[in-house]
Amino acid sequence: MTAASIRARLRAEMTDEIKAAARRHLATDGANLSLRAVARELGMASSAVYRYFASRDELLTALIIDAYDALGAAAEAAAEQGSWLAVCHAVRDWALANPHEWALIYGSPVPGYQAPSDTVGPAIRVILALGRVVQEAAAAGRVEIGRPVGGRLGAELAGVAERAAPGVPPQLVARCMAGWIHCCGAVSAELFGQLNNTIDERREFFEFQMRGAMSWIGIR
Amino acid sequence: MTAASIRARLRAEMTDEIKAAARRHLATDGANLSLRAVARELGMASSAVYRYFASRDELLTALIIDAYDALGAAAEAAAEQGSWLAVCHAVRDWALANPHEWALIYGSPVPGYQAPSDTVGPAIRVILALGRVVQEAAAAGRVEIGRPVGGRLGAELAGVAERAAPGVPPQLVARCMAGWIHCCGAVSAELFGQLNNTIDERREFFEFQMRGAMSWIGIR
DNA sequence: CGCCGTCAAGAGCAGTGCTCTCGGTATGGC
DNA sequence: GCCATACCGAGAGCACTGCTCTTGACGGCG
Repeated sequence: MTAASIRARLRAEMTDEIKAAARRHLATDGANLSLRAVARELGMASSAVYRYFASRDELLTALIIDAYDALGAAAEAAAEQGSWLAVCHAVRDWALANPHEWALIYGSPVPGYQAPSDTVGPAIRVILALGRVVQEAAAAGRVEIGRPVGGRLGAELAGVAERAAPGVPPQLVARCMAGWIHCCGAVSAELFGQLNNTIDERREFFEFQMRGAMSWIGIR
Repeated sequence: MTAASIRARLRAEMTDEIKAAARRHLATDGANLSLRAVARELGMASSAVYRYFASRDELLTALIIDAYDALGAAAEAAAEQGSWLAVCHAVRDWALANPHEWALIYGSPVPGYQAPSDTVGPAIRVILALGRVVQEAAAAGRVEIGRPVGGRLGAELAGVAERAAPGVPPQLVARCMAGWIHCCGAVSAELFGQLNNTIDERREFFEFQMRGAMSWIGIR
């Protein structure tokens, strides 16, 4: 172990500690994260944090990437079961356990913040996991393929299908994306208070919706 | 016209002017609205704004209520056509025209902000409009009623149906709510950048999704 | 006319993101 | 082993924020 690597390790540890403190603050204060408060909690000057993150936005970006990765990992683990519904529930469970991080990645984007390209990789893990589940189901003959989509949208979907899941009919890709969007919407609706004073049986209602999405997609 | 009413009118005009300026700032700077910047634009001291809104949150609440009302009005106007799809498109069109206000009401809630009860009235106008459309369609025999929902969710849905749309089967109410949630999710996904680099034919894809929701709900 | 409610303005407080500078420490090349 | 160098932490400082308090002025009403 060379000296340089010691330094690098210390730096990585400090970076992780800052992120952990930031996550804690995120859980209590919400999205308007105060860099100074994080520094205070760690007992260091606010300016020292800038040695590790060039700006508050960069810290947020790191948290966003971590959140995407954590959600993606949870979804991929659930996808092992080969069940669309299991993935949806895994997503919802993760969101309920980490509501502020869900808001960070699927809520309104912070103004002026432009997602760097580093985020797209972790961001698509969930939809890819869902896609694999459906692909397997389709290979096993458990999916009913719907009518093709025409027009320019159809052509565009064909391109998307070719890039993301070669061999899968574009209309199935489209329905998967729609199902995933419905899943996101259902989780956000529950988390952001749209169901307050209306639905208490949150989990059942979520499953009801996702079963509906499945039936429309054509998963048997 | 008594003096008191002159005062009241001036006050109302000033309030409207502040809200208009705030909306302008919202459109450019996003959700982190600066009360001082609004005051600067109006050429008055920041403290003067507090004569009209007790706090920044109160100003935001006023904007939220206005946004709900504007969206609700757009939805209700579209509902006159009796078409579920038209209402969805009206919602999306409004959101595209007022993206920051959409984010304000359907994005991540600002931390520490508790929606006052004044907001629930305007908030439910859209879903009520959708409900009326489906109710009319059902009365005309254009809706296929699905299987009933059992369990505690079924009982809860029965209560919701009784309060919001007496006579409508609970499972239809549930599917309407799910469709509305899917609509919100689709609009948010488009607005918040989830479709970037994937789908360019936004309108077609949105309609594809909403037609899917309709078919699952059972609207013919 | 005088009173009082309403309004706007300014100063001020605590907090924020971020920059710059300054000292101290440890790293890596000689 | 020595020293330049890179790195790191702390502090001061700037411009900004939300919000409060005080002060002064205007104008309708008794």
